[in-house]
Parts: sequence; structure tokens; C-alpha cells
Amino acid sequence: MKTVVWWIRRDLRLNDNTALKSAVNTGLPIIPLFIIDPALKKSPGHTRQNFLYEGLHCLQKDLSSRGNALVIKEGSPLNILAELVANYEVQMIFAEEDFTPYAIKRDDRIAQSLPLTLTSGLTFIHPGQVRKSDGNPYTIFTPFSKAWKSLPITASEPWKAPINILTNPAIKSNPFSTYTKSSLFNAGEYEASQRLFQFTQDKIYNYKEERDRMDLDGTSTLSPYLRFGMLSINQALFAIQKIQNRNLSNSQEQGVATWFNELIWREFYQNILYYFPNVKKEAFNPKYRNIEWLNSAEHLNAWKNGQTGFPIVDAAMRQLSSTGWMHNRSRMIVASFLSKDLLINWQEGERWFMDNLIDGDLAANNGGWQWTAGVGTDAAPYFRIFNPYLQSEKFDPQGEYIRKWIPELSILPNEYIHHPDLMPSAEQLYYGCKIGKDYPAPIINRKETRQRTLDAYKKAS
DNA sequence: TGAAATGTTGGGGCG
DNA sequence: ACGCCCCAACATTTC
Repeated sequence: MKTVVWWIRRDLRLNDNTALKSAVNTGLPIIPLFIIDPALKKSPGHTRQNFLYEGLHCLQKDLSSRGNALVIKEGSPLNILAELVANYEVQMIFAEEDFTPYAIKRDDRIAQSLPLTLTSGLTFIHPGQVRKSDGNPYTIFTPFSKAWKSLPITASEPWKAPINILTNPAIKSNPFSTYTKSSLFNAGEYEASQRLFQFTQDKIYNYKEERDRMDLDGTSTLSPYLRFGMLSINQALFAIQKIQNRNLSNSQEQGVATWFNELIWREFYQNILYYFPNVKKEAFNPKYRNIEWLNSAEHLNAWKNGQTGFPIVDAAMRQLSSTGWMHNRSRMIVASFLSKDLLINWQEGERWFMDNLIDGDLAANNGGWQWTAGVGTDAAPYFRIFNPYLQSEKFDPQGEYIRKWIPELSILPNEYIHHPDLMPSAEQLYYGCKIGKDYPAPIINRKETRQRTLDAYKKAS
């Protein structure tokens, strides 16, 4: 029996799936396949791996309700696919194109000997399509986003997977259910579509104002779903287009435009990784490849464990450890603190984020870290140093975020919540929070570190 | 998608 | 009424 393979990688959905659609269009029976690749298994942290496995479980359920089966195999993709091709009459392998250096290399090798066809879907516009007039890729966000927006491409009505997907009955799958559920994110495309619907009904209209507030629930919380393709970028952009057709107030429009812009940032960093795969290993900007980092192991541990003595930093780091997710504003604050205040190589932070984030994505995470560390695609940003106290007062005004994640500070009044080390000793006694004992004293003096960092960056450039 | 330092302006108090 | 000072508020420059 002639058959085709739908090779699932980071597109764990049935609807609006370009690879599945291509497979369905052949009219041949399909083998829906996910390969657990040992080469990738060692890198993801537990949170992300659990989310992936729960997503596979969901996909398996979604498929079996259509009378089909998801085949899950473990091993080298090349070997597994070659074996399938040898044992079944596989006419074609369809997969959604991925742009990490590992994925590109893997797919190139497989395509040399097997009938692999890659489809577009991870980014809305393929990296090759967004270039300057001289043919070079964009390296600055604003011109990139202008070019991106000017392309005459609009999101299309998401493709609905057929009620019955014809699968190849000759190959059986084992049920897959070994995972720990995330406390915050249910996996699966149903959950993703629900969240997208809720967000675009309501929160998106206040997104511009509330997305930065760490004490509010103002962000989309869609990143894990976009990361694993439980939601496609086309589905997200189509949802935006639909609400843009309504009569929106000025401020509502701004909320929508701000989220739209965030999605273009995602495209931008996928592009950067595609054209400059070396960013995985080094700073995008050659001037900042030789910064003399201090790399204090003690400071790095304090940062990881949320014990720096800076409440907003510690709250954020504990949120990450507890939930596998961190608010976007918090990510910038802790990243600035690690690279600019502690003068620790941003790559240490990048790795810790990848080990812990449920939505950890090489392109976005790397881009974000390089941006904050000031070594990336921005023009002259080395002096962009966040002041954790100001950030805290601005974006967690009542200290609710801090109180939520740092129980030992939860009793403090607003007056001291951002800056507990300024608390007089009588108050420390009164609130049962002795600085240096119940909660750490600040591990660095910001007045000194600011200058230290400016010097180190200046020297490197 | 930063913050601090420095510069400018303009209104009110006051001799 | 006038000029001077003070200072808050805002704008610009600098790192």
C-alpha cells in the first residue's frame, strides 16, 4: 500500500497544519509520526519536555477520536525514516520547515536520501522572502517590520483538518502518557484556540498598557503554544485581522497593534537565526564578543535561586523555577540584572532560561538575551541598564507580584516592598524580616556595577 | 521595550 | 511694577 508520512516536529496541531494538509492532498493513507530525537532530548528542560509530551498525548487523543493513530518512535530521525521508507511504500515525507541550525542540518541530510518535502508555517513569511533591496537580510527590527508589513500577504482562513484522516493501518502506535502536567498550561490545540479566543475578545484591547504589569494577567500567555505549534502564526494573525474589521476605539487599536508587533518580533528573531546561525554561539555584534565578564559563580547561583536581595529579580526567578514561565517584563529585568549588574556572560542566562522555560525557543530566547545584554542587533544599546527598583515601582506598583513569589517579604508594607534593605532595624524586627537573615541583603551595589559595566563594554568595543 | 545628568522654562514669592 | 531667586515640570543630552 502506497503511503505518505506526516512528520510532526514543532507543529503539534491538526488544523491549519501545512504539512498535514499536503499529506492529505495526496489522497494516500498517512502515517502521522513524531520522533523523539535523543540529540534534542538532552537539551530541553523538564518543564518543556513535559509540555511536549502532554502535547503529544493530546494529539494522539485528537487523532484517535478521528479513528487514527499517532506513531511515536525514539531514535535518530534519519534511521527511523529510512526504515519506514524501506518497509512501507512511502511516497513522500511532509514536515513543517524549522530554522534552527540543528533542524536545517538534519533536514538537509535526510533530503539527500529520502523524499522529504518541507512546508512553510513556522513563520508567517518565510525568511527568504524578507530582504533588503540589495538582497541582504534585515538586521534591525524597525525596517524589518516595515518591509514585513508592506508585503501583500494576509492571513488566510485556517485550514480545517478533515473529520476523517485516512491513516495507514499497517503501523501501530503505543499509547503515550508519561508526563507531569504543567500547573499553568494545559497542552493541546484546543486549549490554544480557547486562549487565543479569550485573549482577542478582551485582554488584547488593554494589551499596550497592561502587558508590562507583572502584577496583572495582561499578556497573551500563548508563547508555549506558538513554541510547539499547538497554535500557528497564521491562526494568530487571522484572529487579529478579524477584530481589526470591527469598529475599534483608538486605544483598542493600539492594543491590537502592539500585540501584532510582538508577533513580528518573533518573526524577526527567526529570521536572524536563519541568516546568522552563529548567534547561537556568539554575540551578533562582533564588537561585544570579547567582554571581560566577571562570571562569579556565587552571584550566578544567587540569581538562579532568587536570592539576590533585589525583590523584583528574586520574585521573577522564583516564578520561573516554580512554574516554568516568567512574565515578559520580568525576563528583561532579570536579564539586564545578570548581564549588566552582575557582569555575568549573557549566555549563562540564556542557558538557564532554556533549561527552565516551558516556551523556550532558541531564536526568541537568544534574540531576547542579546537584546538585553546589548550585544545583538540593536544599534547602540550597551548603556541600556535597567534599574530594578524603578522597574519594580513602575510595573508592580503595589508589590503584589513580589509578595506572591517571595513569602518572606509578603508582610511588608508598600513603603518597603521594593527596597527592603532600606528598612530600619526596628521595622525589620517588627515585620519579622531581618535583612541578611530572613531575606538576603543586596549582593551588589548598583552604583558601582553601573560604571563597571560601562567600562567593560567600552573596553570590549 | 533605560536611566541619570544636565538644560530650559515659567510661575509665584518676595524685596 | 519690576527684577531676582527658587524650584517644579518638562525637555534634551549623555552614558
